[in-house]
This record gives sequence, structure tokens and C-alpha cells, in this order.
Amino acid sequence: MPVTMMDIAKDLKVSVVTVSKVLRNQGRISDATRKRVLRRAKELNYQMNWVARSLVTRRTYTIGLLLPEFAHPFFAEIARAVAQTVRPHGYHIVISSFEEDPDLEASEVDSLLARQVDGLIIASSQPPHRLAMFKRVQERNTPYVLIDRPIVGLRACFVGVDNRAIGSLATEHLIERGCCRIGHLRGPEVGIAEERLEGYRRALTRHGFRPHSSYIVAGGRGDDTGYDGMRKLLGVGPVTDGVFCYNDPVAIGAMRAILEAGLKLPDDIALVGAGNVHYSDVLAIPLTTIDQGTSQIGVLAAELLITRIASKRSMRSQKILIPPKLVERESTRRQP
Amino acid sequence: MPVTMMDIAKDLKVSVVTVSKVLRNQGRISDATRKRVLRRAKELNYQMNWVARSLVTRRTYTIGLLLPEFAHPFFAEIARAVAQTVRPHGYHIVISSFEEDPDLEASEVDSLLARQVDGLIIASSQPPHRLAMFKRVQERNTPYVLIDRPIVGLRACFVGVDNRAIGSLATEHLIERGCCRIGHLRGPEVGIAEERLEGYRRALTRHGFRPHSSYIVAGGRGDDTGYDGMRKLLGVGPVTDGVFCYNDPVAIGAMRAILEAGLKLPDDIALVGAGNVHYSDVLAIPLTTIDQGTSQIGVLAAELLITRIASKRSMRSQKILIPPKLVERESTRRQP
DNA sequence: CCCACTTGAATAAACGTTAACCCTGCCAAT
DNA sequence: ATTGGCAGGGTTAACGTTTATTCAAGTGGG
Repeated sequence: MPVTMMDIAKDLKVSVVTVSKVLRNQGRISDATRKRVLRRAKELNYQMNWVARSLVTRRTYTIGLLLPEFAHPFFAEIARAVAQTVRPHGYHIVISSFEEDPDLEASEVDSLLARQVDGLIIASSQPPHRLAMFKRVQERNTPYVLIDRPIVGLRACFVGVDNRAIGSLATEHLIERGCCRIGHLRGPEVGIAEERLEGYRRALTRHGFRPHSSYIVAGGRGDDTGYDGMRKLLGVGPVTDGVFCYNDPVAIGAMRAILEAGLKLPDDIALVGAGNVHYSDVLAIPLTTIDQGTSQIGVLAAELLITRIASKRSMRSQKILIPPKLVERESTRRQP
Repeated sequence: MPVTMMDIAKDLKVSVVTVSKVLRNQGRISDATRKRVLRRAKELNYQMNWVARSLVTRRTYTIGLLLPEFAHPFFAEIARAVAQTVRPHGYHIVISSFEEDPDLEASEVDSLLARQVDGLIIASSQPPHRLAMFKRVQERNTPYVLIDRPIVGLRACFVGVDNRAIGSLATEHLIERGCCRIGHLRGPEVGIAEERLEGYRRALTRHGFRPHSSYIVAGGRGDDTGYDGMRKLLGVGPVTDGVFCYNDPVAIGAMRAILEAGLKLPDDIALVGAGNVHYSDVLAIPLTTIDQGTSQIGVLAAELLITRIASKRSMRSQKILIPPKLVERESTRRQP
């Protein structure tokens, strides 16, 4: 029912190809017919059928964005950045969230490939050494960029933050603020949390402290795990005077536990989060945090992917580490 | 380069149509060949080319989701709900954010139509009586559902919250808590803010108070406008003892202004927001707010759209108003 | 006046699938 | 022997574009 090039062609008694050429500004067309075609197209309110075009050009100008969950502000921000970056190039993004389920993730990747996306951006939850999903993507020669979570043993493009630097930056800030029994509420058992922990350890030893395992409390990503973890940490003596939390939600949970225990923030315990989520500055005590350049991750990943799509030949896989930045607020503002 | 039905057909010396029929479980195919086809398809790791299928079936199993901005937790939550609701039906969503720019919104709608989406979900920013964009959608017979922001003068499906009820609910709660000089930090000059204001007014008059215009302060959507608005409101005498804020960010800004002025919350001034964004309970003083059933909006809009797409005949346009719910927290917890 | 070249356009074929028919055996009932 | 029906396929023609090739007419030079 919608208007096609055929309709325009018949009206003007020219061939469909002529119409196509005019609309693409290609080939040699006289100014007269060009004008006629354009006018008729406007009159009929012609809209290109991208499905048909994609079938023959083998380009959909569509990229798949695969995220663990996009209600999370971190990923929502990335989605925003990606969408804004690719729009000027004529791309749209198909999103899919897989709720941290590796199987769902793999099946969504297959769906997106079936939809012929020109490229993929993935914050993957695939466990280490399960590379089958990526193999399938590579077989199809579909460019893809990993973000946020690197995958060991995979030669692929990656854009993310330097997580070791986050750990060091946070820990050194606490040291500067005079803390000397620094705890860490660590994240889940994956690469990122591991690296932040590593940065924390290195900063401690570099400044002559000995990392003590009882000050390192296992946890997860959410604020409830932060709450539980902090309560556990408060039971360890001598009590900590500074805590580096895996991320901002964890820090928020920890903050609740500290205040509930009747302790003062930052005077009794200073707190550093990571992520700089948008609301970090309207909390009970505004949270010092490490900014991980969230939107930059999205922008760089999108640009990287687009250049990959544009270049016929496969380029070397490229890894971009964004340097984190400290954002100081009340939760660590105290006299050394 | 990817495997096509043709490849399978040649290998097995059958016709492409036979392969197609097997893969769709249609037509009469013997068990023997069915098995052979399926086996070969698996061996070659065949993936359907959805672009080609869409061209002939005129269905992309794709819906366009158009939002003002999806870094905003409200819209991010809606996106999540929509995506999860449509996935079991085989749909994917193409998102686009238009940064509150009506022209960009219109052009994105056109792009999505050109991409042959099967339906649209839109939280529109079109000014009243600018219906051209919607006309174009209707001409193509593409089903669409408006969410959150109704458009006057348009017979279209709509899913949103009952904003008058939000205003009433919040105001009556403040009255119950013993407030008798109730202010309102209102939102931008659009329908939603108007309705919440209307609910506020009605609740006041219903309880024998006279709405006073100096207690109604104009504003916007963000926390800075909440801060500015509250400072203005504090200059009005006799000073208010309860404020209903257009939304949670505004309330957060207002909270900062109140605390900065050395006033106590909720004892001097009680505060109610609207939206129940995820972090409302980790603020300096946890915020009483009105839950607007965000994810429900996404779910219902998605379901409505899918039934519209499925039904050949055009149905009557349907409007769904979700009843809001009060979520009481510290910011209003005081003795009447 | 013929050849070569250019301009402006038409024609044919493809992209990978599906929809709508058509064909060929085979079997049972007439 | 004819008819009818059905199982198990195959053929043909779309879907709306683009790419590649071909063609007709005009133009300028020798």
C-alpha cells in the first residue's frame, strides 16, 4: 500500500531505475527529469523501503546493542551515547537486554545476526572460555565491539574503563584522606571486580600498607549486598576507617549500614564508590566516586564499530582503556 | 557469504521452497526429507535472513520505540518493560531518542517507518495541534501507541498514568499529615503538569482549602528547577508546611533547598514527589512519592500494540489510565 | 559522411524468501 | 478403465530495491 518507486516511475513514464538513481544522486540524469522525480516523490510523500534496499545492498544500517539490563543507569547512559553517536551516520540501533543470562545473550546475538545487523556492541556475560557465540559472529564477518566487560582469550575490539586504575585511584584517595585501615566491598567473581580489587591491593602495598583479607568482603552489584557487606565489615576489628566499594549502588547500601550503626560519615568511616551514577550527588551524604567515563565508552565503541563496518578489510582488533577520574564529594571530605 | 536456503537445497537436491516449508513447518513434507533438511540446516549453522523474509511477508517483527531520552530512569524502565514484553512474541525493538526535539522526533518517525517497523510506541513531544506526523503514520496503517504524554485532538491509543489522581493523592496525603499551607512546584507548560496541578487544586478545594496562586511556583523537570523553585517558595509568607513536587527530581532539588535553609524535613516542611524513581529511598531523607506504575505502562503499551498488529481490522482506539499509588517514606512521616 | 564519444535513459538480473499454483504418482472407489 | 483424492513435492512469480549492462540519440572532429 505505501508508495513505491514503481508508482513514481509509472506516473512519470520513466523506469524505476531512473527514479532510484535520482533518489540516490547517482548515475547521469538530466536536470529536468531529476526535478520531476523529486517533485513527484515529495507529492506522494515517498518513503524509501529500507528492507528492500537492504536485501540488495547487504547493509541494513542497523547495529545491535546487547546489554545485561538497560534499566541500570550505567547501561542506559551507554545506550544513549551509542544512539546519538551513530545517528548522524544513518544508523539505528536494535537493543536487547538479556538479564545477565548467558544463554539468552547467545540466542539474542543469533537473532540480531539473522536480522542482518551491520555490527554489534556487546556488554557480554559469557563465562570465560565459552567463545562459541563469538565464533559464530566472526564466521559471518560481522564486526563487533565488546564494552565494559572484557572476555579473556578473545581477540576482539574492546572499549572499557581501566578498572585497576579505579581501584588504585579510590584507595589512594582514602590514604590521602588519612585512612589507615582501608576495607573493600568487592563485586562478583568476574574480571572487573577482580581488577578493581587488584588496583586496591597495589595501592595499599605501594604506600606501605599490608592488604588484609579480612578487610575484603565478597559481594555483588546491588545496594542490598552493599548493606550486608558493610555490616559484616563493621564486625571486623579493628574497625575500618575507609571503604572502597565496588560500585555506587554497593556504596549506597554501605552508607545505609554505616548510618544505621550510629557511625559518622566521613569522620568515622570515609566511603568511595565507583561509577558516578547520576544521582550520586543527592544522597544523604553525597558520595565520592570514580567517574568511569560512561558516555565516552558508548561514543568510542560506536565510532570504533562504524569505522570497522566502513572498512572492507578486517583491521587489527583494538582495545581502548578509558582513564577514570576521581569525583570528590562529602563522603570523604575530612581532615587527614 | 552466509548460508542460504539455496545452499541447503542444492546439497540435498530439493527445491528451495521445500527447505522453506520445512523451516516454517508448513505444507506437506515427508518426515524423511524434513529430517534431512533440518539436519543439514543445523550442520551448516543456517540462520534465516530476516530481511528477505520481511520483504515478502511485509512483517519485520520489529517495533519502533521513540522516547525523549532514555538516560532518564523513567523511560529506561519503560524501555526495559517493552523489550521484555515483546520478546516472547518474536519482536525486537529499535529505539530512538529525540532529546525533546519535536522536529527530530518527526524525522525519526519517518526513518522508522522507512525501516518498515510493524508498530510504534511513542512518548511524544509534538506540540498540540501539530498532528502531521501522526497523519503520516496513520496513512501507512502502521499501528502506534502513545505513552505517558497524551496528545489532544488525536484519536489514538494511549497508555499513561492518571495525572489528576497523582495530584490529588499527593495533596490529600499532605492534608492528612496535618499540613495546611500546601505549595506546589509545578512542571513545564504541558498537559501532564497541568493535570497534576488540577488534581492538586481539586484536592485542596475538596478539603475546604483555597488554592493560592503564590503557593504555585512554575518550574521544569530537573532538580535544579526544583532547587530554584523551592527557594522562591520559601520567600512566600506565611511559609508553606507541605509541598507537592511535579516529580522526583524536582523534589530532590527542593529537598536540597530546604535543608540548606536550615529547615527540618518533614517537621517544618513535608515533601511529596512523583514517579518513584529507583533511588528515591536512598536520599538524605527518603522521599514520599507517587508510584506511577512505570513498568506497567511499558507492559500494557507493548501488549496493546501487539494485539493491534495481530488484528487485521483496525480496532477502536483505546486509552488506558493506570491508577497511581502512594509510597510513603520519611519525607512526610510526622505527627498530624 | 563516418567514426568515436558522451549523455540520458532503459533493460535484465540479482538479493533471499514466501505465496499461490501446478504436477506426478499412487491408491481406492466406481 | 476411469475418476477422485491425497501425499509429496516442484514451478513461477512476486516483494522493492540496486547493479551491471545495453541502447538510442546527439555531438564534434577529421
